[in-house]
Amino acid sequence: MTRVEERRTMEASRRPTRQRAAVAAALADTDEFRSAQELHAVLRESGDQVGLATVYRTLQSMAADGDIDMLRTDEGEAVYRACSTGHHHHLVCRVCGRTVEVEGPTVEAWTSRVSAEHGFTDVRHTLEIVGTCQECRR
Amino acid sequence: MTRVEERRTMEASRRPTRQRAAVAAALADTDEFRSAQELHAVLRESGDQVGLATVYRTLQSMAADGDIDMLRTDEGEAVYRACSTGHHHHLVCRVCGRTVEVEGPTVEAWTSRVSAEHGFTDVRHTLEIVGTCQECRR
DNA sequence: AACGAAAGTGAGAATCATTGTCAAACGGCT
DNA sequence: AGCCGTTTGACAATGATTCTCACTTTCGTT
Repeated sequence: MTRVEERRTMEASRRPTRQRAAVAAALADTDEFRSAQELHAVLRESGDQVGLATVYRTLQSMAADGDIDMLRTDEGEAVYRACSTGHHHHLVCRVCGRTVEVEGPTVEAWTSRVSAEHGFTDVRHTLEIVGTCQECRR
Repeated sequence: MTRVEERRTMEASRRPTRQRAAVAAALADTDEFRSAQELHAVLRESGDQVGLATVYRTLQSMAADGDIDMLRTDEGEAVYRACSTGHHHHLVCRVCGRTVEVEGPTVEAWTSRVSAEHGFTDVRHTLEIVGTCQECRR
């Protein structure tokens, strides 16, 4: 009999299902971060009937497997995105909410180096900068 | 009579109340990040009776005024900390959760520069790095 | 092709942090 | 002391996320 290799990543080999494919497809459809609720709505509209709980479970497992990126909005809602689209950071004004996108080769490099030093691989990061913009300072 | 300077930060001059003081004190009591729920519990134990809603409101306003730092845990819970204690970042293993604290003068410098370039002041940032540690990679 | 075990799914209930409501208490000022 | 806008607190209401559990589906095996 074929011995099944035990999984070492603790969370691997998911079964291919209609729902999982639908979620993956919906996610691949955009570069933006989407919440489970949004994706569920999108799927419903596009006709792919998928339960809300399933959307949550699927997104979680995909994120756990490193197949997609996940982060939290300011309101604490979890949002997901198909992996690594051009990466950048946000500079947000705490008063008016004005947002500026900034790129950070410096940061990218630093995180890579530090991660490597500690033996971490397959690294992903999130940097959020909040301040008061010129307009709101006066 | 002393003319009160009008507030310019849109959200300033809060009234000094027993509750506000209690929250501030509880927060000053530790260098760690605490959730509203935790602080509420701490206050209750220490005898300072403060309503849960009040704890939430107070923490929010203090964060809005830049008096304390606020960020979200992985679970999306908001946590607060008395401002700028030695600042550092976390390198987290996505599999086992192992965490390494790292300091980043590089990052600190970069964020300062970029912020200044865009006219932002009183800047605060959060950097989260997630990867797979050596142990969990095999 | 059929079978059994395990993984995946869905509808709805259950959690739980956070926010809204509104009358009562309080702080600053005259 | 008295006025008034601010703050508070008990409790209801939200809303995202998780749990339950019976029903399906997938897969490796006959």
